[in-house]
Amino acid sequence: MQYWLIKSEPDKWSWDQQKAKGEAGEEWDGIRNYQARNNMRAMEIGDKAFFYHSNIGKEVVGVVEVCSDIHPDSTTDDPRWECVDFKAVCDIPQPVTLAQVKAEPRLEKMSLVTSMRLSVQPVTEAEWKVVCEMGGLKEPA
DNA sequence: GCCAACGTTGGC
DNA sequence: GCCAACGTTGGC
Repeated sequence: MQYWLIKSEPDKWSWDQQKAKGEAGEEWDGIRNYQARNNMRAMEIGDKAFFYHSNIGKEVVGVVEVCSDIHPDSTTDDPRWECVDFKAVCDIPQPVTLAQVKAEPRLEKMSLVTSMRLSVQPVTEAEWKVVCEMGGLKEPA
């Protein structure tokens, strides 16, 4: 079981839209970056990920779960691009902002800080717990 | 809206 | 295989 963080501009695909998909989940398409794709290839069904709003909000707003194996990205014919599906698990009661993450010494090595532009990133178990705690989740999701 | 950071593309 | 040009991301 591994942890991840996925980014979305709420203008394009918001947490509310993700939640509206419910158990069916939604294909995480549109990723056109090798490192991000490689991270998705490493995912397994049941892995958890933070849902981060970039640009507007700049905060971790929810938790999602991987609910499909890697498969071709339906928005392109280019066989290089693959993706997985995610379904919403729960809200973060108090969204954790980028500023808070940057201000927290335990998160200084988090990819969100060090690899700002990577849109699908790994999160360590230690980082996962810290963010859950900051977000007001009693039990790490 | 600007611009810095960084990934990708393409000419050589 | 190098590197300049270009496009995109994303914080501010």
